[in-house]
Amino acid sequence: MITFKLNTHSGVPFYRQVVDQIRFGIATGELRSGEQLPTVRSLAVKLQINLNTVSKAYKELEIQKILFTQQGTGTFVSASTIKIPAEERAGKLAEITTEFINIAAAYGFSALELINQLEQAKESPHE
Amino acid sequence: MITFKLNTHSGVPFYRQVVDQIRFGIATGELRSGEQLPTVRSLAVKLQINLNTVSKAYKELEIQKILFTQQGTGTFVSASTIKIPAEERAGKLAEITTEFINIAAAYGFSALELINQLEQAKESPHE
DNA sequence: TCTATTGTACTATATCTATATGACACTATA
DNA sequence: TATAGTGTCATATAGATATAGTACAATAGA
Repeated sequence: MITFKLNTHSGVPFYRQVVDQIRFGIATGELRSGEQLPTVRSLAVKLQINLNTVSKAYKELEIQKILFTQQGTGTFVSASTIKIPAEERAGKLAEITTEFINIAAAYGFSALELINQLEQAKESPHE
Repeated sequence: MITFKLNTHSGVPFYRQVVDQIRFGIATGELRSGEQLPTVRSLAVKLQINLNTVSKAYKELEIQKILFTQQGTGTFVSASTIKIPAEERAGKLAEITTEFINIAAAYGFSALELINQLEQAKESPHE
């Protein structure tokens, strides 16, 4: 199971962030075929968003055959494999990194400081 | 002067992309204090968006003291940098870095990938 | 069967984003 | 002074996004 996380300042719609994270999760193997996703209600509570927003994300992925649902039971990862294009993956990485740099720059942090902090976090990953 | 470019598929509002690119440009030194930005009309034409959308981006940055305008003349990069109390600085760095790691993890990016991306952005800060 | 849990559907409302227009104020320059 | 170029402001319109609330349908399990 993946850990969902919303960026509330990026301007990217919540439902789209959920869609992307599920797609990336499947692509990286964190989400496996047949695995059940959080219920729309539980994920909505966890992310502090509306039930309908989660439902919209799940529905979009269901249309794409990436997820399937059994009403009354839950939503699951489909058997079909999905592949994230390398460009899309690189673009997403660049996008969130740029966001990070911008926020950091507003506080006067240099890229070098960010890298050092990341190195540190990498070695002792106890958030 | 930086080269503006909009991603029309990312879901990120146009005005926010403009804001980010200006802030990023200042952070990397591509935009210097006192430098004039494109006029709202010329940038609107170039990006094929509305004049008001550019104006909204500029106004937001002006509120943040990152830009200043002289009506009738143009919009310029301000000299002021945002200052954070020293005692909060280290904590803030850890905070935004953790947030960055968490969001990146939701997309399946490793710390190493983030560091590499940052190194890249540091060396070639153009786009 | 009964109950809880699941996803689904619908209406209503609010906010944000973006566009299209038009008008106005300020500045630099010919 | 006259004009062009600058930013600003206001109105109207449209669509996307998100929430709130309610109700319903299907499923699993006691």
